[in-house]
Amino acid sequence: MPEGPSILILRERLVPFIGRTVQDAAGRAALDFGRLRSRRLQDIRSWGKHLLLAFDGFSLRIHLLLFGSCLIHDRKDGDGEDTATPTPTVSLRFAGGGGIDFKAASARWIEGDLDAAYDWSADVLSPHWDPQAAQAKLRARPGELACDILLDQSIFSGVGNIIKNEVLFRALVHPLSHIGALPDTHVSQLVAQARDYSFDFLEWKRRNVLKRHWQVHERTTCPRCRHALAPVRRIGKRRRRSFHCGRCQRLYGTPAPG
DNA sequence: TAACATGTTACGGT
DNA sequence: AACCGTAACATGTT
Repeated sequence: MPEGPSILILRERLVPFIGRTVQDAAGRAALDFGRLRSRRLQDIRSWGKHLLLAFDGFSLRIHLLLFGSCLIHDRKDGDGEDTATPTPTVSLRFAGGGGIDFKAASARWIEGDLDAAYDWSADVLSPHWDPQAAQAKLRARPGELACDILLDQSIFSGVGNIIKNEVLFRALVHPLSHIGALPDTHVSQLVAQARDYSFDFLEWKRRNVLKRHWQVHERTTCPRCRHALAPVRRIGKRRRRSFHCGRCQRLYGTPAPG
């Protein structure tokens, strides 16, 4: 589930619940669930990997982290006799039937207006995405590595490890490149591809054909030069798996010692 | 089937 | 104080 496009798809599946009233809420999250009772779900939005259920004056922020999932019960489903399964992080039941269970998620309140809490221009899938602002943020952090900065949610909200690997390949930038050593053309390539690939991801995920379109992620051969990809390693300060071609993806700047 | 992964946060140590 | 590394969390897939 977890990268930005998957959250956008999840949001769409949940749209039918907008306007309905929460009858009961429970779960293992340390939240005052009573706050949700009898409240009307006013809107559902997303910001990158954050799913935002908006109520009057506050919102419930759901983050599926690495393993999270969402189970939707429609009106005709029984009230869920899932006795064997563990308690969801958040379980919502709506008046008139149906509900939503979030499992293995992070849940917290966002107080007040979501527009005050979130910078929508940082969301790569948002109509408010601002590539100029993203480029300026990159230029302000010349010491960062390309593989780390693409995962920075304050710059590329919604980008996860799969998107990171594919974007670096499309831009022909080695993951260990230093941002400060990248030519302008490549900085703008990274920014442009972060959005473009995210929309491709979205479309392929919708059609259930995402994996077959991966160029480097979980692959062993470079589709461009036909040589073997670099051995899979965890690199950068985030220690995430990197799939890249050592020949096609150019290294800018001196690699860190070690 | 055991191992691993599309992620973030909290914490202790320096 | 700011930064670093590691642990902790928990489910679905192969």
